Amino acid sequence: MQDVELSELLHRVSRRLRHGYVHRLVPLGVNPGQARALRALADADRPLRMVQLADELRIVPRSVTPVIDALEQAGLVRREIDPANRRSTLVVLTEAGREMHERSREARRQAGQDLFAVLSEDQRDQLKDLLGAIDGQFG
Amino acid sequence: MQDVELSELLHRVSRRLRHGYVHRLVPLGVNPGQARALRALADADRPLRMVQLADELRIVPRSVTPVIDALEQAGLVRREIDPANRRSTLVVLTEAGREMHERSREARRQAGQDLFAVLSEDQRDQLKDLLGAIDGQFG
DNA sequence: CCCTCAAACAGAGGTTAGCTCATAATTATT
DNA sequence: AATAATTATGAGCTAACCTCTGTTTGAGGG
Repeated sequence: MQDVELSELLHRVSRRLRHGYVHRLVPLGVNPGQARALRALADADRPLRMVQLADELRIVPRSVTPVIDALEQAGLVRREIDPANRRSTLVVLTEAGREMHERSREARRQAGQDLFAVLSEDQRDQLKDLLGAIDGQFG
Repeated sequence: MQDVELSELLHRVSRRLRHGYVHRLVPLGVNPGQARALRALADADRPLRMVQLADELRIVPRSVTPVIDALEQAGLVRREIDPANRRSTLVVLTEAGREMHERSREARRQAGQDLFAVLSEDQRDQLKDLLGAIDGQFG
C-alpha cells in the first residue's frame, strides 16, 4: 500500500460506490440521480417544490428539471401546480414511485454492503462520523 | 444531524472535494482528470504508455485519449512512438507539464486542507486508513 | 515464411451529472 | 401601478466516463 493521498482515496472509493450502485439500478430502469430524487421525496413524505428538491439534492434548480422529466415520463412522480403559489410546481410521488424507491433503496443498501464489507460495524460508524463531520462543517 | 446514510455522505463529501478542487484548477487551465493524468506521469517519473496510464487512472484506455489530447494541445505532454513496440504511444511529460503538475498538486493540497479542516491529524489518519482498507479490498 | 490472432490506439457516438445564462409567468414590494 | 424578486424551464455547455468498431502493428504456430 503505497502513499495515496486522502483526496485520491476519497475519489476512488466514491467512484467504486457509484459503480456498484449503477449496476444494481440498471435493471430497475433508473439512474442514481433519479433514485436520489425519489429518496428525497420519500424522505420528505410530502410533495416538494422543484426548488426544495434542488435544495435537498444540493444541486441548482435547473438541474432538477430533467431528473423530474424522466421520473414523470416513467410514471414515478407527477407534477402539480402548487395551489398556494402558481409559479411553483409540486412534485408528487406516485404509488409506482414509492415502490421504485423501495427497490432502489435496497439496491443502494446492497451496493453499500458490498463496498463496506471489509469494515467492521465499529469502523463503519467511525467512517460515518468522520464523513458526517466534514459534511456538517458547511450547511 | 439527521440520519444520513454512509453512501450518501460519501457522495456528498466527494462531490464537495471535487468542487473545491475544480475551483482552484480553473485558473491553471486544467481539469481534475487532466491533473490526475499529470500526476500519474509525474509519480511514475518516466514516460508511460496509454494503457499503463489507463491502468493507473483506473479507466479504460479509450478514455485516456481525450485527456492526453488536451494535455498535448496545451504542451504539457508529448506523444512519442514507443521504439520498442510501434503500436504503443509513450506519453512524455514536458517541462511545462512538470510545472503544471506542481501547481495542480498545490491546488489539490489546498482543496483537501479546506475540506478536511474540521478533522484533527489523527482523524485524518483514521479516515485514510478506513478508505484505504475499502480501496485495497479489490485491486 | 506466412497466416492468424492479439494488442494498442483512436473514430464515432452515447450517458450521467452537473453548470450558466436568458426568458416567461407569477407574486411581492414600494 | 411600477418595479423587483421568485420559480421553473429553454438552450446550450463541460467533465468524465462508457461501448463498439476499425486500423496498425507485433507475436506465435505450423
